[in-house]
Amino acid sequence: MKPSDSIRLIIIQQLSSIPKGKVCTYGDLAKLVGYPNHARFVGSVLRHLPNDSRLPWHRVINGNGGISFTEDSDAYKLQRSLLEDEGIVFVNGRVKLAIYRMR
DNA sequence: GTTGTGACTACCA
DNA sequence: ATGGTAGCCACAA
Repeated sequence: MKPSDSIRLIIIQQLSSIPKGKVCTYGDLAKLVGYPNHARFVGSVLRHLPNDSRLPWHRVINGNGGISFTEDSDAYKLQRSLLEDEGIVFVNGRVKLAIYRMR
C-alpha cells in the first residue's frame, strides 16, 4: 500500500463528512486531512471515483467558489443541479457566500 | 530517470 | 475585474 493510498482514504473519509447543503474547496479539503498543497491531488482522487460512488463529490468546489468544469460540460451542469437541489444558490457562477463553506 | 498533465492556488501586472 | 505566471505534487507514459 503506497502512502498516497492512505491519503486517498482520508480524503474520501473527510469528503463523506461534508454535510448536505455545505461545500468545501479542494485546497481546504486537502488541508483538513493534513496535506496542504495537495489541492490538485484531491481533484485527481475525485476524478477516479467510480460513477456509482455515493460520495458527495459535488460538494467540492474551487477556491473561487465555482465549479471546476467548463460551463458547457455535462459535468458542470450535473454538479450544479445537484448543489441547487441541496439548496445551494449560485450567483454569477459562484456559490453564494452565505451558504458557502463548512467548519 | 524525465516529461507532460491536471475536477488547484496564490501572486502580480 | 482579468489574464499570465509560477508554485504545487502525484501520476501516467
